[in-house]
Amino acid sequence: MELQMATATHARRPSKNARRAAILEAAAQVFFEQGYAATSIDAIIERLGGSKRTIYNEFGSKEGLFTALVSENAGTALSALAVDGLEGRSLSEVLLEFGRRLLAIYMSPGLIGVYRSIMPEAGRFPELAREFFEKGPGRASDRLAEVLEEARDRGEIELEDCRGAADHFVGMFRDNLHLQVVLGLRPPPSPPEAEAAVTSAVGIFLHGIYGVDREGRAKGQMSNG
Amino acid sequence: MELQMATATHARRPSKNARRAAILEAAAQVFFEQGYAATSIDAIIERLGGSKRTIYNEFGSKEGLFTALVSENAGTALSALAVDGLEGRSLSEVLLEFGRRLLAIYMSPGLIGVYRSIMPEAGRFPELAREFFEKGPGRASDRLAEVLEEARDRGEIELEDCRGAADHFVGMFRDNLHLQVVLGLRPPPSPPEAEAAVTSAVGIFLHGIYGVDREGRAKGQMSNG
DNA sequence: ATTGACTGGTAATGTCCGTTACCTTACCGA
DNA sequence: TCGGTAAGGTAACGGACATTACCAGTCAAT
Repeated sequence: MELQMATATHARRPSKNARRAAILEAAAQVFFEQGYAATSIDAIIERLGGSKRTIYNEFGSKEGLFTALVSENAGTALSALAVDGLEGRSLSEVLLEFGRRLLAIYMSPGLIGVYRSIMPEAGRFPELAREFFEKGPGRASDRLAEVLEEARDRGEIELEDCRGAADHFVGMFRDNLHLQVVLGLRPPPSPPEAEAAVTSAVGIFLHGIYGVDREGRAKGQMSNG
Repeated sequence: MELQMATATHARRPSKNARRAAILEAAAQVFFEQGYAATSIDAIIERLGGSKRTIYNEFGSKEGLFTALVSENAGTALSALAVDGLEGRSLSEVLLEFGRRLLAIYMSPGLIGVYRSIMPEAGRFPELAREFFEKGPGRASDRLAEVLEEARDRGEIELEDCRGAADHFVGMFRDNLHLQVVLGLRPPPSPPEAEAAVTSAVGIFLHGIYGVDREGRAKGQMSNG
């Protein structure tokens, strides 16, 4: 029972990794829609086909499945936040690009789902909550704080608490628009709506509402209702 | 069965309204801690004493109890956001005071609990989610948008999208600090921490990070970890 | 004090769900 | 082709839970 599969993947039935991915996708649909506690393994099987045995063989338990799901989704979201190749550009450009990616991540079904489903379970899975935070929103703040510190080192800004400012910036993307999407009260923003939200947030973050018109960025925004 | 209690409250056993309040308080502890789906009526009775019959007589069902609980908590949070008596002051003062109240509300156990417990149930109780949003975060944005529009009318600022800016402002108070508290990763901020967060957010909102030092507001902040 | 009604407690009911035991089937190497 | 192994499927088990019947205690008016 040890070296048959060591040579290659062998592609048993549906390849093992594909099976795992299929389980995770079906689990995401149900967990993110219903929440952890209200989700039954049967409901996942209903969407997936097959047998409960498959899930228990792969993940061991409902907890294990949920943990793997959240962990994976938080990890993939993180990957889009790398700001490589942006260091040479102006702070304004970097923030705009960072904001675009941040908003896209926050509005993605995966992170919306994690957001919805992890909140009431944070007490039950403290380590998972910490992992989600540190891989996701916390890492975003960290990366942005570095960007701000570099800008400060270049003399572009004079900001003492770069970490605090970074926190406020990422918070601007968890505004009421985001909350409405999380609560299912409205669909995710269209691309122009998203771009307007990013432009507005970056404008305020850089210049404040006293100076936001200097850049002319507030022009041409659409109403976000 | 119709006119005995019409003459006065009669103070039957523990007064009827006190009973209802006691149920809601015990329900809040359990629902907000465990989430709706994972909460059993038995768990509430364990903290409350008495019998399940009492709860079913008063609220009819688990759904009814949860609905009443969320509705009540969203409503009480709203009451602290009235900005009466602030209209005469400067925009900076108004925003600081508004921010203090907003942060206090967002960090209160009641709203933290509602926040945690309503998210995965938004699909199950769409009307409740809408009521929560409109009574809470939505109303906060509305009130602030009015304040900004008045400031614009006075010529203090030139801001086209007051509603969007207000959304960004309230978003700054749902930053990573707030998320960490919601996830149980850290305790609510101490009064000085809260004041520092408010001061920082208002400074950025008014002047941006380019101009935040003009007011000297970024000085003396504490590190927020 | 007594009656009558309502509140509170006990326990049952029917359902749902996580998990596992056991059987069947498909794949792998020879 | 054949045997062995592991995966997939079926169905059962044990527990939890929302809800309700039914019983007992208690208060108010007479």
